[in-house]
Amino acid sequence: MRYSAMHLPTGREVPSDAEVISNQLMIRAGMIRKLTSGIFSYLPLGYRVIRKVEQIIREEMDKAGAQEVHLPMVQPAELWQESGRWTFYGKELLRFRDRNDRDYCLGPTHEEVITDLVRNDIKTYRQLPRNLYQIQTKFRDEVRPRFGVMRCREFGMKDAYSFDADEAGAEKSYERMFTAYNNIFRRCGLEYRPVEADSGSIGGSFSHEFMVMADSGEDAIVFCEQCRYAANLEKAEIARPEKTNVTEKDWLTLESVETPDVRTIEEVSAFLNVSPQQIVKTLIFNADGKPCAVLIRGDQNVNEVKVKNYLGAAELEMADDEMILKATGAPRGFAGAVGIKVRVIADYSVENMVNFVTGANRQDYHLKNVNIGRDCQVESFADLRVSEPGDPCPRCAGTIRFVRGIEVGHVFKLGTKYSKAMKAVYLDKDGKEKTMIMGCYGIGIGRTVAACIEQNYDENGIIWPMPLAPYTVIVTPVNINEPDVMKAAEDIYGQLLACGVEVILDDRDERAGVKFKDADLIGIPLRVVVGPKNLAQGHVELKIRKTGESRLCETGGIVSDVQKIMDSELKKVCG
RNA sequence: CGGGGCGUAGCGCAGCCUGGUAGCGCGCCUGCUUUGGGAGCAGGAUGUCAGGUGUUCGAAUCACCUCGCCCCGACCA
Repeated sequence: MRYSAMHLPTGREVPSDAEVISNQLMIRAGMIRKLTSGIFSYLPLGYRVIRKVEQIIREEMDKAGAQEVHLPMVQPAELWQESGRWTFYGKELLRFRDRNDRDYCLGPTHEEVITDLVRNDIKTYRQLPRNLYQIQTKFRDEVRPRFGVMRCREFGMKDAYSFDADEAGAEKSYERMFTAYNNIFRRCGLEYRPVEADSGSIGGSFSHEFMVMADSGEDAIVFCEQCRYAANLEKAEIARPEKTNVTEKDWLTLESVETPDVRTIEEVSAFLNVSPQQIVKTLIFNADGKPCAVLIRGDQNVNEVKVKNYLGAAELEMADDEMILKATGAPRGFAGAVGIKVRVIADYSVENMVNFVTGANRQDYHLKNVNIGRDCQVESFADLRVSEPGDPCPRCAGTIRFVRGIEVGHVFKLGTKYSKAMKAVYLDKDGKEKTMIMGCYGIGIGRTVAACIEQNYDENGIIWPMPLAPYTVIVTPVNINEPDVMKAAEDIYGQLLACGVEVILDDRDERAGVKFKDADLIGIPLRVVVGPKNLAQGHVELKIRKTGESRLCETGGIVSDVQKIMDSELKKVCG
């Protein structure tokens, strides 16, 4: 493509509302424009990158045995009522009415539609398994769109749904998608990690998020320095600590102390001159309307997802003042396990604690030298806290560390949540009716592109990994008014085009500096500079965007030089 | 939903407090010079000052309302 004819409006200034680097660069590089909050247009350069990602996804999905479909974006309310999500989904679901006053929504995801499709056409085990996918625009009316295309309302997504006859088949489908996702993100040239994720109330332990490492990422990822263990913060397990040798002989006499208006761990710690590690924090939760006390060491935090899963609760929130008063007999800030009349569970962190401090369930009092077994009882000890850097790895002897990441993909074993609600059934060999087992697998397309930029940029702009680059090469004649220079540039451009290389000829009547700046900004991996001095010696310059390395090449051999570099780059991502 | 901020030329901003004919930089157009890292000089075009109502002789500026956008928090996959 000739630059002079391209719609490629680059900009020097950073738009005032662009916060993250990928958003700034995508706007400056002429890839996207914001239409309104959380809704973007893709310009030619941006859309080319989108299509690169989509193409890689298509190839790997097809290879994994999935088949592409295209489902409607506008969906009738009935389907959502059938799955129960019409009322459950909340305001993220954009609802509207047609001229006949019927309710519809814009699809934020397509479980209902696909389940409806499959239940109508699949009747027998002979038609299973099936894996159908689509690349579609989704709409989620996000509470707060931000970070450009990373968290927006209208966005492109690849979503796949698998249907299997039994658990073993569903697991195989899941494994296939897991492998496909690894192939996809590796081929995109991204530094990523699959991490174990919480599968929530749907059940089953099969859920992985694919995270691209980036400091600007919204999610905290926990990983082991030594083994391959990685999980998101919600899910991150903590190994049960070794039991220490403590006997009842070590127990001191229980003491009640007056602590007027001393409530928080910091206040208690300062007032009684004890470290937070010697205090047991007692949190009262409201689990499906019933109070439950959770004990944890004073310096640590409760992971509510773990508590929720442990209790098997549908809803879990911190108890309100009224429930706390009823459960403990004291206002907020003085709860403790001694004499409490509600269910008590404890994090592993308190298992080895002796002679600790805790609330007295009495306003303005705390207890010292409390010991579990003598002064209070605990239903059980469990892993209920938020992981911290330095924790032991739950899988090996290694140590846990944290990084930040951007979630670009999610594979999820759904089980029968939708197939049951919507009666997606088949007849097995014995003629018995059975419910299909589903999985769903998503990839955020725009988010993948943004994540790639977050990982590949410098002060001059984007640095595309070759597989996602909108163009591979830009040929830059330093001055188009010098006939020899321009002729040589045209010649190289023509040869590259003939070889099927995606190439831009920067034929604009601009100064060299302007062309270099634009080429760097839009991140084209290879630049061939044609200048009068080098040309006179039979040379052109080949510059590598990523390394900044620049070499002189024979004018006649430049095409094969370019192809060599392209081949070796390709080898890196396809092994 | 709670709190805060912003809205003036395509982009980035000043002007507003203290009311009096709309400004700067970049970009854009024309000409000359220049030509390997966002050139120089000269000339030029561009505005519903977000919208509405009010106060005033007079409103970008003051008051009230509406809309849009952004940030922090809560929420969600």
